Amino acid sequence: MTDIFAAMRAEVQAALAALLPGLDPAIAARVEVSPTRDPAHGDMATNAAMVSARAAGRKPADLAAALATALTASAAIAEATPAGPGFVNLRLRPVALRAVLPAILRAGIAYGDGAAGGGQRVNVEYVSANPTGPLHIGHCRGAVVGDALARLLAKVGYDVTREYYINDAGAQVAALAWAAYWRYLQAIGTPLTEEEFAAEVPGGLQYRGEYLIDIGTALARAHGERLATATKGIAAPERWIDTVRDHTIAAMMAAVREDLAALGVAQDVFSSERALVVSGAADTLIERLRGDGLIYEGVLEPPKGKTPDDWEPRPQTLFRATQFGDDVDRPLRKSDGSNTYFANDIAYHADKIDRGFTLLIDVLGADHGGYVSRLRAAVKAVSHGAATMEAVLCQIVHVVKNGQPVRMSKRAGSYVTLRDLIDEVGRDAVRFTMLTRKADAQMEFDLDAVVAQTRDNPVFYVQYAHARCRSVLRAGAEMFGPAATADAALAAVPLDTLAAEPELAVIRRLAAWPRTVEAAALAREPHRIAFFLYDLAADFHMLWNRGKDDATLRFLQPDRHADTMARLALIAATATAIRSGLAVMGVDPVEEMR
RNA sequence: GGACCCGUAGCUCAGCUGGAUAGAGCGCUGCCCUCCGAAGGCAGAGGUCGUACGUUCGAAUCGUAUCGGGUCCGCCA
Repeated sequence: MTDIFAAMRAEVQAALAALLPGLDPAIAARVEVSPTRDPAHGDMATNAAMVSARAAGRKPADLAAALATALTASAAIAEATPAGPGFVNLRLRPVALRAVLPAILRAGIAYGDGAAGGGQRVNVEYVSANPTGPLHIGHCRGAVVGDALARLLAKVGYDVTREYYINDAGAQVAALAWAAYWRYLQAIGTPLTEEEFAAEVPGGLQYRGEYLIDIGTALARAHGERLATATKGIAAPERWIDTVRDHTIAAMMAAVREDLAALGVAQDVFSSERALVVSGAADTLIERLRGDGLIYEGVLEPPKGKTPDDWEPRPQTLFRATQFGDDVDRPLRKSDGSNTYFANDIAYHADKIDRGFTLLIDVLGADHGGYVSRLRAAVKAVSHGAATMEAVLCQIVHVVKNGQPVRMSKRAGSYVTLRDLIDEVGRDAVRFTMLTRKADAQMEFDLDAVVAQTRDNPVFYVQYAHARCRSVLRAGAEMFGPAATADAALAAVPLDTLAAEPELAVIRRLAAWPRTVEAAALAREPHRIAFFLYDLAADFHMLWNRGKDDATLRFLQPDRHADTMARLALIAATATAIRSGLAVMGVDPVEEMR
């Protein structure tokens, strides 16, 4: 048991059960053992007396007193005192508290792993950008949040699959094919001007970015002039559109994967919307829902207070989303007879359910917030309640440089691609910074601040703590030899000299890591990991700084071997916990600051 | 008109799913380096947690209402 909070909770529950034999298990389950806010209150506190007082018909304070007396008998507890409205504060025997250090050193980076996920199969879908252009900074947040969430869920025992849904079936992909075709015609030397070409494109020429030039060149190399007319003009679309579209999507997805790889993100599965349509899976699913009586032809009311100009009532194929908690029934067919995005997305989520996932987590942009309720309804309907769908919404990121906002326009220059961002500040800084805000809170990404070497930059502050740990361990290895300072050796070292308050503060923080991981995973909030690491780093730097005022608190004391080894164990455990946390964030720890 | 998200210190944000005197960084004020651990450190001021009711032993946290900001609202994805 490496989670001493869980261990103490079990002891409290046992003591409570002995005190109140008939206690409802549901109440016992509400017992918590949590860190105290104030060290003066001890190491931990439990609410056991307060949650069970009513059912027991006793006053919380009396029950707390009785519980405190009972807990005093525990081998791990030095002192148990009733406090406040019915808390029982626990001060652990230093031996019990320090025991987390060897536990960490033995567990290594696996420290904090848990079983709360119970092996449940969960699919985390994230990024899922249109393959119509390079990934930009908006996609970046979803990529980092999704990836970190997947790692976090895996750490607490979920069976996680990471997935990317390629939106390659809609009108935008047709527009992309036309745009690539334009670059192809240019590559073979068409006499057409861009305006002349654009005039012939249904819906106009939409994607004018330079990133399609290479694709046009590649098409020309592979197909010569066969995709154009004899005069290098626009051929009938059926002669080229499949070829151009497929080539372009493949090329864009290759670029997307490269960008993701540069960010350290690698999904396990890439699913194609187009494949669902082509295979007929989408239509089959719609018919299945129709068989369940969940589809009908009907007319929707226009949204109140905001009627579109071109609104006219029209019968549509509708899914009975309102039966599953949505506000309005949702259309599945466009007026041209093709499926709406939602229709295909139902089929896609049904496919995930068929593949055995019982928890579907979609990491979406906040502009998709209005889409969540219909999707959740669809998942409920398709799985007959066996699967649940959750959404993690990522709010917009504003990029700031030199105090000035960087505009997000697809037109020249000011478009911030994911690659630009990584090149500018580095992969680890991007990832860490993206996790320093709750996903559903807006974020300002200050390009200058994330590379600043100051305390208010958590990336630096946490890495600096790890580098300092490693530096001390290197010096320790010089002094005592590498064998003596290896984790396995330090795990066996006597620790009773670790008694100074700043040392205990670090130990208490380290002890809280498993419960922090579990809570973050259950709340689907990977940003909590970043905040934990910042707090741990702060505790560690404080300990380091004590050495400046009081030389006896410096880590390496050549003439006091036992003290030094104990401190090295503390430092090695700290470094391990930092690495454990950074691993969840997908950030590489550094050995030294440069 | 409706749905979802957000309102916490001057600023940027945490707050462990209902717990004790609401925290951190920046900024501000005052101290602390001849050198050996100052890319800093210590201390302090600063908040009726948007507002009002309610739920209960107890609310920043849950509910209702309301104000303010954001996102979205049939054939975009």
